[in-house]
Amino acid sequence: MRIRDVAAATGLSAHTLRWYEKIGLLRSVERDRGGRRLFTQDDLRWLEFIGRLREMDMPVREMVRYAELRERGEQGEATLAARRELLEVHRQRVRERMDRLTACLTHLDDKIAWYRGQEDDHA
Amino acid sequence: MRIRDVAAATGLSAHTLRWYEKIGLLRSVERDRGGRRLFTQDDLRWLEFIGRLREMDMPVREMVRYAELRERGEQGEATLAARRELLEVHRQRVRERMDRLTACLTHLDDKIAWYRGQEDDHA
DNA sequence: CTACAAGTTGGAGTGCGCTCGAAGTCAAGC
DNA sequence: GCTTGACTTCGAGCGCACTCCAACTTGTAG
Repeated sequence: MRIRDVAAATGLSAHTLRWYEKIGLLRSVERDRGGRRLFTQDDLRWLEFIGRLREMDMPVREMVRYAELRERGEQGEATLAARRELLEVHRQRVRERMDRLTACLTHLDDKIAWYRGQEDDHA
Repeated sequence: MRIRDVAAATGLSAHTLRWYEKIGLLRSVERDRGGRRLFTQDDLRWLEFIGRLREMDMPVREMVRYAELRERGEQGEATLAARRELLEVHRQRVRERMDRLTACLTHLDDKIAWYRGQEDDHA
């Protein structure tokens, strides 16, 4: 797949894909003889995975760290535990975030209900 | 209350509080004869309210919009519906966000479980 | 063969939400 | 009266995650 296909498939821009490679979030992508990037299905799966991490607000720095561990651990299980811990720490953060969001939503619902009451009074 | 008290009470920095006033997120705060800001309990309640909107990732621009409506509607109900709608639109966004987070968390849990399996295989 | 779209690089620019620094003012304690 | 420290204003700077630009090369279509 060429860069535009991956952009279409992931919703990321071609700019962003090149930038991801530059910062080490995407390991060196293969090229055709003209120097153009050729992405594999594996690259696409990885992009979907980090897309979810991003959706969960994992900082790019941390995703890069995960990517590095993955590279180093390619032919060994040396980094398995480290990678799992990285994910677990983030999972906990997301859960706390969701708890706070839930609490805020309750307040917001109350506020909206209050507004409805005000509007009814003046109806 | 002076600025440092409000900073301590809200967790915002004095810098941020001045900036909030500058951008219109906080209507002009009273001053003592030395020109120093004197915050009221109302100011504090407002800061807690917008703190929750921030926690829910409402853009500052939109909070400013809400603040403007509140100012204009001080002695009338002209802006009640507009303010409610603003909050409702945001509520919907937060709900969608939480749905996506929930879906991502499921994938993340699966991934973590996979890592545990790998580690057990090598134990 | 030419035109043109789509790719390449490196580096600069953007928008957001603060965050900080410089220079000056004010008031309470000694 | 003098020092100290919290305040004031204004504007610049920062970290993040892109986003865009300029200049150039490549490969396909007519």
